[in-house]
Amino acid sequence: MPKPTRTQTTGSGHDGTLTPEAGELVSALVNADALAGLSAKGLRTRTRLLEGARSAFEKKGSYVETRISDIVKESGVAYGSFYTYFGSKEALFYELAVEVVHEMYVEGTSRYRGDNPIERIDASNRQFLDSYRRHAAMMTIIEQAAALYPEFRALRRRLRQGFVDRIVANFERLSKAGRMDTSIDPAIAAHALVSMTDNFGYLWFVLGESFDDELALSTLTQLWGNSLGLRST
Amino acid sequence: MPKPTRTQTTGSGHDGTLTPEAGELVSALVNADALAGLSAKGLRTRTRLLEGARSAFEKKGSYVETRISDIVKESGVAYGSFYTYFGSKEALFYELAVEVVHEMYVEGTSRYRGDNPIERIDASNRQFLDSYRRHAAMMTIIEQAAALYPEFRALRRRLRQGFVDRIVANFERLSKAGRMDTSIDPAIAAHALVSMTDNFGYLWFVLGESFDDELALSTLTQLWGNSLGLRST
Amino acid sequence: MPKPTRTQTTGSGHDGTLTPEAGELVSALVNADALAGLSAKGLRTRTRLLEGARSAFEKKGSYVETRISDIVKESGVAYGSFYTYFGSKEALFYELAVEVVHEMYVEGTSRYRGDNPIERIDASNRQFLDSYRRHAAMMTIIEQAAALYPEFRALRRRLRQGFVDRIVANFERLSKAGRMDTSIDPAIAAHALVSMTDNFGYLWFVLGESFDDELALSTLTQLWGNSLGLRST
Amino acid sequence: MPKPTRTQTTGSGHDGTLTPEAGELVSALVNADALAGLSAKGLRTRTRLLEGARSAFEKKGSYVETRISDIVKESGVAYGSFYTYFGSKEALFYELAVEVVHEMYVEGTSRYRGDNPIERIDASNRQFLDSYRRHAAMMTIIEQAAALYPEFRALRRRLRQGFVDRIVANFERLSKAGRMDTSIDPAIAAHALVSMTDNFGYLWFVLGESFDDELALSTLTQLWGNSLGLRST
DNA sequence: GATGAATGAGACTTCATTCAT
DNA sequence: GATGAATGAAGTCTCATTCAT
Repeated sequence: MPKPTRTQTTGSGHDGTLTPEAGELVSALVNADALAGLSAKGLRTRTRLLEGARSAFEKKGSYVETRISDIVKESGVAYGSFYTYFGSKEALFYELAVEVVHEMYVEGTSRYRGDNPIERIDASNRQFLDSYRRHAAMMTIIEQAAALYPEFRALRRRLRQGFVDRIVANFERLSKAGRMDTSIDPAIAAHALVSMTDNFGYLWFVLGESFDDELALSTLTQLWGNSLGLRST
Repeated sequence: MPKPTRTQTTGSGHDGTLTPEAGELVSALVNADALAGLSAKGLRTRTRLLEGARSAFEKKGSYVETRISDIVKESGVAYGSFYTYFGSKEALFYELAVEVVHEMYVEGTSRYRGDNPIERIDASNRQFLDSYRRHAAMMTIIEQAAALYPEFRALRRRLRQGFVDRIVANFERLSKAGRMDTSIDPAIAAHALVSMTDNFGYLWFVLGESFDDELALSTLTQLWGNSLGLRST
Repeated sequence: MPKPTRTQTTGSGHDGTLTPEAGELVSALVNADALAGLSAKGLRTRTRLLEGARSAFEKKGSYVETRISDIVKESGVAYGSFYTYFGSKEALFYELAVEVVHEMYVEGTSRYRGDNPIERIDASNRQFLDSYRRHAAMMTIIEQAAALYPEFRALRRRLRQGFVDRIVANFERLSKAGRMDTSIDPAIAAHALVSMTDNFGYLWFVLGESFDDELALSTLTQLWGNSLGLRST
Repeated sequence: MPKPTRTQTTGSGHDGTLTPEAGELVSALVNADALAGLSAKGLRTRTRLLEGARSAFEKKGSYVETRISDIVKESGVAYGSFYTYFGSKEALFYELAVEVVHEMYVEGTSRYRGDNPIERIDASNRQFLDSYRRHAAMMTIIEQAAALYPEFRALRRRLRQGFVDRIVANFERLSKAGRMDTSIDPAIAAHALVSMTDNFGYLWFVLGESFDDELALSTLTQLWGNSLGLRST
């Protein structure tokens, strides 16, 4: 019965262009209210709890098996202090998950600024999977929480949607320009290809299937490119 | 700390052809030992427990929140009888999960017998996603268990591997015959495309994203076909 | 937040005469349902818990300060067994309180069968206060619970009402017969005099004010008799 | 384990006459020491805490469920400041209870100055019950505290004793003058009749039994008068 | 083999009290 | 003297597992 007690405001102010302020959507999910009216000391303790929690979750490798006692031990604060800042493990984790996925979102957004769509995809995938690798421990936990609780499932969908929207916009632009297979539905293709990359990351870094780095990345780029019938020119 | 107490023998005796006896791989995972020496009455109770568990899991919609008490209530057997047949919730669920994934494996295996690879893929995807839809409730639970426990993660990987192996074999054959893009690594492509279809099913039927049936299916087929550069001839 | 989880059926089948089956009203409050479908073993454990609780409450002398751990220790059962039979401390205590007040009700009902109203009152008061003295420890706890929680307040009122109703009926009969001061309102007088006797018992046996037995009893009888202007003939 | 940390001196300096300085007894219970050496600012904070506590107790309607956090919130002072002025919730409440009962004591003392004992009783009862009605919320809490803790039980007895003593003195005077039934023990009668009035107030204003104002009051006066065999002349 | 009561470890949460600023 | 964050002891309740019948 997870009840993240802190409310979140749904962010929707994103422009759909190819170069959005990357964090826009996600940052809207971070709860500024929770931090308002907190003394410097309070803020420090709160931060220690978040950091301690992250470390505790990663050590245990399991959302359900990480106890609040593990978190406070790792944070070096008293048991009671946990409840000064968070109503429950879920509430804290929600914030942590938003933070991590926010980082991945930002890091997984291509910094490529050229006109070659294949290079853009290649850059994005590399960044995204590199980020996945670095956040593998937390992603394991996030997948757990998402599998377990509707609230986290919703969060995950909302964050995924941010990615997908940008990609759809891109596909539509390419389609209109005749630079990709116009018979392909941009929305479904975007969802499917995000599924592919996302789940490949899960397979690779969470389930532990081993791949040759370079081969895996270049193959993914090929698959994206081919599947869309991309034309550089 | 889940400890499936029944041992499993790793199944790998599969022939790599395109038309294996579908259940072969999976059936090797089913613990025949557990059933040996069971009276007819005992077997019946055991079966009732498995069926009751399935129904209990689906009702609760959550692996962790389904209690053993829910399972025995749903099964109509005594609390204590549970431990006569299963060492723990994990042990029972393991068996159930194998059973369900086995069904999906069988159902997701193309019955197409022609020579057109695109039609083969189309048929497989349709069958797989149709099966996913029907098993959505259990798949939700299986994803939970997989997210939570290494044992189930391993199971999931092993089952997935069965799919992938067949697909790799197929890709290699097509590649040798020059009927697909030879520059694509068959193993990675197989993994990636299975990730795509699998995760798309999760998105669609577990996360609840809505798609137009026909459009989704045909787009997936297109993406597979394009990405591999399939040539019908 | 007391939530007696066992439901009680309100008893109302009492005939208002002067010689009712004394326990009728109260016994209707005892929850027969809770005992239905209990094995002999279960019933024994349940009884041990009730007895252990009674003893624990009396030892601690305080409702709030008696912990569930005290109760199970005193009962000689495991902690978890408490929750097999009672949803909370409140639920158990509710039953216990009904039981005790039932005993007091039965014991406080005059067995006097003559026609002299003063002797009847005298007999009732003696029995009631004697019963109060013997149940002083539990009455202390019951007063606590009544002071603390609306549920117990309601219970106390309902039980008190049983007394009052019988007395009112008696007063009305005496009034019609011209054997008491007809200018006195029977209902208010009954309430007031029950208040007097009840609270005198509290003062005497709970607060610990000391009185000479015989003098106290005879004075109370005098006060009742005088106040109502009773005439023996 | 309530431990009112402030010491109290037992007040008993009352003269036994019929017109004592009403507050004398009670005022002796107020801890003057606690106020000594308090700055004007400190005194103000202390007062705010007492007022806030009163309001918090009345809002919650329960002694145990009113937290110190509720009190300081209601008072508008900092959490820590509570302990600058009071050693515990019990200590503060003790003072508050003394104050309230003092008010009721003063208000419940007849201002009647004539010679008619029935009119005197009538006036007293009216004033007392009127006062009870107005203080019902706090009386609920005081009864709770009294039921729970020996310290408050003792306080309650001491305050009650003040009433009773005056009434006993009065009864003795009337008895000597042959204006009431001389066979009645004045002390026990005083206790019993105070019990009646006190508990009737509890029944009426705390338990919520409803009575017609005028009928209730006049009946009580009748019961007092009759029971004592009062003669106006 | 079936039954369901008994067990108790362990998780969560509250809140009076302390203490550094 | 005021502030409010920090503390941790103590209590409640759950539920997987055991065991006597």
